[in-house]
Amino acid sequence: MFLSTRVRYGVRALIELGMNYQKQSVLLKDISKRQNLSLKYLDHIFMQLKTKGIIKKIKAKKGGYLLAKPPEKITLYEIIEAIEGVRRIECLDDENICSRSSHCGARIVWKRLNAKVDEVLKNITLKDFIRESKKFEQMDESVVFSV
Amino acid sequence: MFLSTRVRYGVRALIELGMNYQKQSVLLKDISKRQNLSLKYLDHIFMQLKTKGIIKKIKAKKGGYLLAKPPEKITLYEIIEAIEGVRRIECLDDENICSRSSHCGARIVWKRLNAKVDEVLKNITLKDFIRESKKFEQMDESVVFSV
DNA sequence: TGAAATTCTATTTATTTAGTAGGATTAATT
DNA sequence: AATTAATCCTACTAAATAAATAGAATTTCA
Repeated sequence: MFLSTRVRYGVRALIELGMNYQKQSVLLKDISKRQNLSLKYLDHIFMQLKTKGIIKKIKAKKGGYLLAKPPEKITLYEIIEAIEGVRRIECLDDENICSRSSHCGARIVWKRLNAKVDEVLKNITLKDFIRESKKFEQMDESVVFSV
Repeated sequence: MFLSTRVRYGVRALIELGMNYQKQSVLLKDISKRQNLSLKYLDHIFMQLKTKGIIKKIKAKKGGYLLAKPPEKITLYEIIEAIEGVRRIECLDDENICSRSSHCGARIVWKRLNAKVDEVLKNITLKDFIRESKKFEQMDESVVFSV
């Protein structure tokens, strides 16, 4: 499994929104600083996430972004779909693309593979990312207090 | 899940070898004709498969290739590894690549995702491809006889 | 020894991904 | 109402990867 940097940056940014879910909106500028990512690049990514209804914007001074729905309802599948599109083996979506489709054993297996991977991606949500991130936050705190 | 054309061509060619397993070696030229794939491109792909011990060659007139082991022992994971290399998110293999690694919640989830996808790929073998391909062969035969 | 196969290295072309630039638009704040 | 700090949008460039081609070297059966 390989994920584009776009998806990985997107997830890292979404984690920040998720950490503030139902608290306040987050500025792209701040995410860009904290995560050390190009503001312009994040800008692109967020445009796509917004179009797909994963985040909402507040466009004005002191604006920013927030999640459009609870973290547990945002799947990794959805995030990937929004950012890189579901890039499938062509013949799966359109069997006319290859003349062998109607009698291709490989295609059957590709379909099965695809379904399994999709399932894995749909079973991971932003909540999982947030849960793991919070563990590290807690560890950092405990270090501070134990010194 | 997206697979490069290299992997897909490779699998299609391996199916042909698998169909002839323990019968005779298959010429790249013939595969190239039957599957309508560039001989030179297949050449590249087969070189990699050979290096990784998936196929064996007979280099001479009337030579060709054959599987180095039974189809059920050749996993899709292995084929992908041979042809495109395991292209993982960089920080999984080398945590020094990113300063956030030691306290990155996302990385934990990437690891989990990776393990799951690898498992799926390791549970699909060349035998699965051959089984599905043979079904179509049988269908074709039954059509011939029923006409 | 000739012919038919694989082997190997280099090169080219196309596609995708990553990243940058700059101005337009929006609306809260002053 | 003007200012300002944010998102929005389009276009472009550069780098990396994937796809494909070319041509000659090597091997060994017949």
